[in-house]
Amino acid sequence: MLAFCGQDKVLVDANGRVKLPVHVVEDFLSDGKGDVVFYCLPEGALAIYPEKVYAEMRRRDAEDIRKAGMSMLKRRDLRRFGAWSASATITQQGRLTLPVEFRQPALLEAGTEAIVIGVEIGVEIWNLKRWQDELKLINEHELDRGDLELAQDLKIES
Amino acid sequence: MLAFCGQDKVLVDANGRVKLPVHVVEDFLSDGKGDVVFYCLPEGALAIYPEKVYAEMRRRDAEDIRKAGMSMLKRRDLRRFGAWSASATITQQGRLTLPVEFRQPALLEAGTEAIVIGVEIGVEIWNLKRWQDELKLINEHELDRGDLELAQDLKIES
DNA sequence: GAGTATATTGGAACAAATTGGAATATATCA
DNA sequence: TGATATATTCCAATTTGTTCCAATATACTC
Repeated sequence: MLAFCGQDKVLVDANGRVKLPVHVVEDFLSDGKGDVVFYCLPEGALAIYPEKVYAEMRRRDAEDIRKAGMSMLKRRDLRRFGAWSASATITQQGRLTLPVEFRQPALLEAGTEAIVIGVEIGVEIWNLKRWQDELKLINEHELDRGDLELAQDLKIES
Repeated sequence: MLAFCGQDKVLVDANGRVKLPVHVVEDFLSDGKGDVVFYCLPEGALAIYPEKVYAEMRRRDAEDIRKAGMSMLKRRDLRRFGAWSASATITQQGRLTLPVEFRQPALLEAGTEAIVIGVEIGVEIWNLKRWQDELKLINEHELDRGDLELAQDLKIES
């Protein structure tokens, strides 16, 4: 069965909690014990990955630690991911409390309408309005690419 | 569980002490006995690493020692880290007294609002205002990178 | 060197926020 | 139409944060 897909509208409750769709909870539970990592994306949404997936994404070695002492760029990388990540566990009722510090940047304050988007390796929670804009951006970009492909198809005949 | 992450507002109390968030204290205790090293960063914040992490960051071999005699640059490197570091232990109540000599450079005088930033290998304490500037810088850079990626996706069709 | 004053530290008590669960309401399917 | 599953609301218990105070240690003065 296909994991981490679909779009499901949800509500951020008065305490900043979200009840995840059943199929999403199942996907997280099949890959661990429901331990997840939030990562607040620069595009203004909240990604949720299984812990294993995030660990792979951020794997580092001793060399990285040594670099952190010498390089400000390296420190900023650690800082960005550290600051915008947090771990949590899905409750038995399938709920997740959104980290307080991520609610404003992701436009996911208590009481707002949101949407859970499957992204194959995890899910993202978007403010509903912002999601519609993102969707438009993605579609327009794809159409541009389509035009480009057609144009190139006419050019490269040499 | 993900270590050293998140952003937590704290207050530097009248005696220059900071109460660390519970999850941060746990991270430090799981990696030793709460022995930490302060390192006052050139970007104007106070880094706190587990002793082990700092030891790895500053690991020296015989070659380094020999260089110290020959190179002024090398001596300056040693000098910088020596002068701007200090060790401490987290108290049973999860508090840390900030070294007096680092308070001014890090803008963390008694009574100021601060924020504890997880940086994956440890944490950093920032003056709240200064952190907001740093955050803006990091985010804007990321957004620029995103735009660049989209633009390149339309160009490099070859 | 003794006494006083100041600084520093640890602890306790109170207040606030968070969390989990239960109960009720709503929807869905047979 | 009834039974099951899902969604929402509300409340109580626990945890966490903050402030205040007391005790100890340090420094300074006489």
